[in-house]
Amino acid sequence: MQKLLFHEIHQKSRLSVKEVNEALKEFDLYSAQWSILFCIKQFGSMTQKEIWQYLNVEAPTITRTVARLEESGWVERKEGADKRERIVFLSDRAKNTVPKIEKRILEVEERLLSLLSEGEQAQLIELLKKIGNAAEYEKDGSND
Amino acid sequence: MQKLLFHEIHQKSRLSVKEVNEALKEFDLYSAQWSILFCIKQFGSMTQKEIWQYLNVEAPTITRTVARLEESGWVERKEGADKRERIVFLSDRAKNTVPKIEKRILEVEERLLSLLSEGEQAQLIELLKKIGNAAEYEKDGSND
DNA sequence: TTAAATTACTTACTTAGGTAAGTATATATG
DNA sequence: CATATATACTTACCTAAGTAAGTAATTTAA
Repeated sequence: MQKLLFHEIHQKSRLSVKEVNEALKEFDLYSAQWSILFCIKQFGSMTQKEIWQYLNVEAPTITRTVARLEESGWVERKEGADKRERIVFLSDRAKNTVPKIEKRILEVEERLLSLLSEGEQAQLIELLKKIGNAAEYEKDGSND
Repeated sequence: MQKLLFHEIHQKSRLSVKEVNEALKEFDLYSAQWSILFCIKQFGSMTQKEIWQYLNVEAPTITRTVARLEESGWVERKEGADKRERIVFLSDRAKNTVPKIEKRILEVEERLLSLLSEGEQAQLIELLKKIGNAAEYEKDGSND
């Protein structure tokens, strides 16, 4: 029998992205763009590498999305001391608007999680974190 | 504070798709294609609507992926009694190969879940199922 | 029975993510 | 110092999934 677990994870992943996108419409943003803005808001300016490492996606994904955020005036980029690096930081407009967006997103998330207690949410995260970890050491022997 | 839960769900969703794609390489298939093959294998022939309802995606997604499966000879389509419908069923080749693929995918899934007991897996599914349900009735008053 | 509404599917376009390969800078090594 | 390797990012191309709008068949209703 096939595992229904991955089906369920996939479904909820799509559902949450859909709901977040809906909430972001009024700001002319998409979920992946927001995840980068949120990231930079937390850490201040970041290189693209720092962003994709934190979000755990591939570099080209960040190239694309940051480029779009730059075009639409949410972020700016400057050359790093290492000229290969591009340092990304929030525009003034973004600095003003991000807190509002954050509040809006939190509402969506709380609505989606309204059937789960704080304890259940914590438990859910812990269980999710266990997925895939054993696979790593079986594959290449490293366990960082 | 942002909810880390959705971040975690998103990560594991991507991870599982990635691992499944890796395992499907030898069959020249992708995860979304496999989910349709698996679906038809369980239910016999199905209309496209039945497929997208079961997988809970939009109709165009199924149009595209079934078309690709047809091109590569995994499924065939025939007109339904209702001429608008297109009934999808496995090719002979698919009928022979699907059990092998299923076994392969199950291995991947069990590897990913090797840190979770059966009980924890069941618990995880139950917790995931609670996500988004309350949102539904708040949005349109229905609760099916 | 004919016109309107609904349904099943398709087409076109968008975001999101992945891999593979390329470019330019930085670092390591002979 | 010159060359080789590694790193940061980009480009090109692929699958996945969503929305909006279109087509053709079926139902509903006047």
